[in-house]
Amino acid sequence: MAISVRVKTVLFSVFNNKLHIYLPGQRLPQGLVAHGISLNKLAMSVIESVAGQAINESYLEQLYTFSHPFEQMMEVDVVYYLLLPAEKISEFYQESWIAADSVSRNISEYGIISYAIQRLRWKVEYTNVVYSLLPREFTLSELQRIYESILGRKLDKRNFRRKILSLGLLRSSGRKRTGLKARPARMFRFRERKPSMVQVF
Amino acid sequence: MAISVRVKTVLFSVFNNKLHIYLPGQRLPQGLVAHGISLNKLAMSVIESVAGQAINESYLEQLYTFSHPFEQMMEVDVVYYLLLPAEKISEFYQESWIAADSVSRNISEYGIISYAIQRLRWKVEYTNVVYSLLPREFTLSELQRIYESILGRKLDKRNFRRKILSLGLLRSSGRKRTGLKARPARMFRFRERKPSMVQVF
DNA sequence: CCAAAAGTGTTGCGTATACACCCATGG
DNA sequence: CCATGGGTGTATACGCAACACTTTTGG
Repeated sequence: MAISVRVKTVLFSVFNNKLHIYLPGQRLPQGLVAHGISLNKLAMSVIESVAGQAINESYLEQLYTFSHPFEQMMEVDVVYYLLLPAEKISEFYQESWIAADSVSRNISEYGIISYAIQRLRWKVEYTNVVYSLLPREFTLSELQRIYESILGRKLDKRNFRRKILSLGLLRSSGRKRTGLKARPARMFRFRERKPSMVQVF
Repeated sequence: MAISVRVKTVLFSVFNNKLHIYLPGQRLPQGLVAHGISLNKLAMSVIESVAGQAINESYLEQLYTFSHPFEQMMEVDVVYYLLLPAEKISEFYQESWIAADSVSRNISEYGIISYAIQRLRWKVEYTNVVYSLLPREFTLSELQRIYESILGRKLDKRNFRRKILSLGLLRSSGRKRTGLKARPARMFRFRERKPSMVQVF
């Protein structure tokens, strides 16, 4: 009885004001399940091998398990998604990061990808996991742009700031972002870089 | 390379004003994955074989996939949960239905069960899937008791009714529930017995 | 001085919550 | 006539959405 179990990973990052997905050769990175290593660990190791570096504090979530029941070969795919801050992806082949809104509808994993995007949207609306798309310090506008990129809609600046600050997830770092041809922005950090439930929107 | 893939099912039902789980022999019903049958189909067939009847219109959801990475044998469990109306469970061994709040903390699948309960709570708060815990026709009080049993808290009768009716999910059947030593209650049906997103609470 | 982005309050509206009494029936 | 559960309205608090101008910096 031949059953092959794979782990597939959907890697998300936000840069250039767009949500991107890592799709080298139009495929999701994957790995074959073997003995002695859990699904979660395998997912992390698939990701670290394509990233070429250790990944910490990035939010990893199991998305869904799909099956392809053929006559002589049962295939099971356990799919994960992971959020990476843009700073970490310098090492990746840049051309393999595809904007989420321009992933070809023809690739076989398109269904998985759409579902992953949907789940990501939900997740950022009721948890703090966006922290794992951002560097340690960031401005409120940068944070707002991350939300806008994921949710696919504009947010009101004043309402956004009031809401985010009222949640008490952030603390001011004291520093300012200077060097731009504009008024310097105050910088913030997440108090905790651990997942927790929060109603953001 | 020996990998065994199982499907496990958490069966939920609400009766006697309590959420119950089907645990014959303190175990979740399960089945072994083989060729030619998808995970979802296998989950349904496990359920139908313990139920001894065909199950329609019951809400089935994939919960999570767990792995047990031993040295010489990799085990993968794909867990589902299903909602059954109390009327359907007459055929089951009644004593195997355990109240959710009195499942022993010592059984090996306790973690899975707690997680399933948590996911069920979430689900009923933002979808209409409770329909699959109820018979075709029911009174508003019966519906309210279902919610109270799952959420584990009392709800205000007037607010509950206003909210539920405002969602437009129900239509009055015209009939009344008589025979009780009390004022007859109007009976309702769900307009659609299909899952859809609705913010209930 | 001009362009660019940061920063800041108020108002209206709709939804959630809290709360208590009368009604219809069966026994 | 009494016990049981069905059925109903209002007032308040709160959160969300809409909306425009001033400030600080770099060039």
